[in-house]
Amino acid sequence: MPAHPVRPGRTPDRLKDRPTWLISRAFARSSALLAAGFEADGDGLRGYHYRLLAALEQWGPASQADLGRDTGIDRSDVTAALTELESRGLVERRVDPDHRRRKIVTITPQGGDALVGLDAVIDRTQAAVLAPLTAAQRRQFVDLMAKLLD
Amino acid sequence: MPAHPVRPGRTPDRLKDRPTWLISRAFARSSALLAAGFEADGDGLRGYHYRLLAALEQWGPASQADLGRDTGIDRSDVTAALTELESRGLVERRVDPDHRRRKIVTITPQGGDALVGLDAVIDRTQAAVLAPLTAAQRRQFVDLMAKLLD
DNA sequence: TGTCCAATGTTGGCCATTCCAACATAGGCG
DNA sequence: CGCCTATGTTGGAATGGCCAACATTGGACA
Repeated sequence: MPAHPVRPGRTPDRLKDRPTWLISRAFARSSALLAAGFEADGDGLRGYHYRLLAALEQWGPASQADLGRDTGIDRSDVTAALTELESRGLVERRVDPDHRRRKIVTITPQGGDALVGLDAVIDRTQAAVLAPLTAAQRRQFVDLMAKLLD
Repeated sequence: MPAHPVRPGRTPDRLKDRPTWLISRAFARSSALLAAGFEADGDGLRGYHYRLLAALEQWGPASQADLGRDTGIDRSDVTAALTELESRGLVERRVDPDHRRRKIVTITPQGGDALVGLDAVIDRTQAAVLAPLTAAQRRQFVDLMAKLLD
């Protein structure tokens, strides 16, 4: 899904150097590239699924509430995304025997494979997004963005 | 955003340094701050309205299609936003006598006033977005983002 | 011990941003 | 003249983010 075309050199002065504008354009491009990648090779999965699988792979089984806190996804959206992941056999949910109101989510081997597959999609997208920058500029960019989000 | 509770230091490694992730977080924060600013002082107007008014103020009357290209807004969304602006008396639309399928949009004096008012909202938002950065880093940031969008 | 409070998962909804499909109409260009 | 493109419009979709309400469960603590 290509970002909506902007006529080169015709961005209003009021917008063109403003961080909020630059960020929104960067996001438009980045998410368009990401969507194209997921569409081509994502097997119907989206950002929420990737986030959840990444958290599970890194830290192991977790409750849904903890997953939400770790990934910045609302509890209700966690539920929906996990249902989709579960129906694909990428995660398993079972009630915590010690706290029966809680469900422990585990990533399956297939879930691990899917995650690796998505990594490739994601990595290709990073390369496309950063294409205009040199290696040094890329490092600077990541560094500044991290600071911005402190 | 996640203005939603995110456990600090618990972002999965697969996400935390990826440009697409950083960009989406930055966009979330930026647009949340922008929305808050518009809510407080924007008189019901939003980003699209500001972009359109800015383009009109700078280059004078234009067709809706040209406005879309200049501001990165889809034609259909231009139509909707202009309808709102028109109902507030901030722009005028009339059929181009030379090309009757086209509508020429003109900003009104009230539209100019509204634009100046929104400038203040926007400026405050830039400051909030860039708050974590030093002056030198802010220049670097704008510079890198501009390169990224080449 | 019993009562109240907080956390959990779920359902169902809302909003904003962006983009797309389809359409009628109007002009340009051959 | 006929074709093709541009234009404005309507309506819808995907994605991400958020919130309220609910039943259930367990912990805290009086």
